Amino acid sequence: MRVRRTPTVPSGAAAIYETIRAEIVHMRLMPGERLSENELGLRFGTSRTPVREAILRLVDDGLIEVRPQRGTFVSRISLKAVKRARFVRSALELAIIREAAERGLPRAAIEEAERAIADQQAAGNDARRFKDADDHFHRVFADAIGFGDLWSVVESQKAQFDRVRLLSLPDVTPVALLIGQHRAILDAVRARDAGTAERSLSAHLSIIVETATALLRTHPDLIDDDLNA
Amino acid sequence: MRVRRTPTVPSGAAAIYETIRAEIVHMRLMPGERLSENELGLRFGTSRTPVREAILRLVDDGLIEVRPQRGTFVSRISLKAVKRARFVRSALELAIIREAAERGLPRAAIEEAERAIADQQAAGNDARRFKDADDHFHRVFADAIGFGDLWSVVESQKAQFDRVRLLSLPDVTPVALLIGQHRAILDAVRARDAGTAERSLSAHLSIIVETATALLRTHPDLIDDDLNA
DNA sequence: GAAAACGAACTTGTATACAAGTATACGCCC
DNA sequence: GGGCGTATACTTGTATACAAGTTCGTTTTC
Repeated sequence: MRVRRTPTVPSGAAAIYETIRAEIVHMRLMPGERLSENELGLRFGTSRTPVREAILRLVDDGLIEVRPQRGTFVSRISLKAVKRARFVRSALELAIIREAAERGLPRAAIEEAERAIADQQAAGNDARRFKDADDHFHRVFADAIGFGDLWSVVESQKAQFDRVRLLSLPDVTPVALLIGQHRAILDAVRARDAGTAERSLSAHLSIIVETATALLRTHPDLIDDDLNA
Repeated sequence: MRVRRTPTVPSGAAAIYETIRAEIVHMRLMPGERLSENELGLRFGTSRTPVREAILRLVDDGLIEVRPQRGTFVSRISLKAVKRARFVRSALELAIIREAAERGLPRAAIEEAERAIADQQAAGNDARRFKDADDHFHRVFADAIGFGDLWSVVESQKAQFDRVRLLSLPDVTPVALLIGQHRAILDAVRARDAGTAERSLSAHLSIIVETATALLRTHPDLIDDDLNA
């Protein structure tokens, strides 16, 4: 367990970045919402400078938009970005799962994945806890196949539709189905069955697109329908 | 053809970023070389502020390392980073090629790929021109399958071993072999043969690892042998 | 002569000041 | 009352000033 040096109001550009990023991903800062470098500086007890550095990184992440001399805004959920992010994540995680199934995983990794599934079953209707456990499950494989820090790459894409997941859980997405798919993926990796593992994961990841387009009806103000733009 | 507003000494954070990035990737700034925010500011005719913003982005790209209060340095070529980047790029481009082969490509894209191969044949021993044509070939597929800007994702990974390619061309890497592989890939996509396309691309991308480890012997000062660290 | 300690000149990180541009609100004119 | 114009209060982008820390050279002392 990592200990934060400053429990409530962390300062320093890196800490500010993490804080704002988490607030966007967890929808405490809503898509389209306006931000102010000055206000954020006041809130974190710093000047604009470290706030600005954090914002610039979030722009690269596609989570914030800066319109010069006009304002800084939390990015709306872009269907185009979701589509691209899903393709990238899917390609990456399918390769990871195939590698895991072909080469096999250490026992510790298997057990960690089991724990993640158990956490998910225990999460019930706590959307955030469910999401954290879901992340944990996927992360186990990325970390275990020995190609270095692959999770950060997945994460950079994932941010684009984490918000979709939070909006949709548990109303739209059938929670039991997701858990069942995780179980199928893990069992296939255990059995060293790469083909089945890939098919299970593929089905698992394809849900997000349907979810996003479904949300377009319920939350049109939060979503940028830019697919045919 | 895009026209740069300022031909020789572009200013503004974004332009500075592009300039420094290109100089690192093209090995005009050597791995391990020390940089100074002040000097760069003088060179671009700006203050440290926009230089700093550019540097922060390059840190995210893994091309620059900043050691607080100690200095800013061009990252050495990390074998670990090369291994990870190759995995990511491979996963992504294989998915792209499969998609292209299964769904087919518009005629314009096919012709553009043909042109890229011709450029490569014409490049001869001009390593930089060869590399640009190589990039162009790969980019055609990323742009053509309709999942948005996938090339920028490939590019962010590619930067890690573009320097390896430049170091190795044409001494280590057999140029004719690379061109032949491009031809095989394009022919397979044309024939809508996803399996062959994938196998050809896979062979094409796997060369980089052997190349990097080979360079470890000839350029030990530029390469960080951190695989077993 | 050698070693240790001090100091000056760098480094990056942050705070503040200024410049250029935009939106809004208020007042004036019709 | 409605519309237009101006002024003011914002915004981000850049420049400069300050703070804290590291490195390296010099000087002093033994």
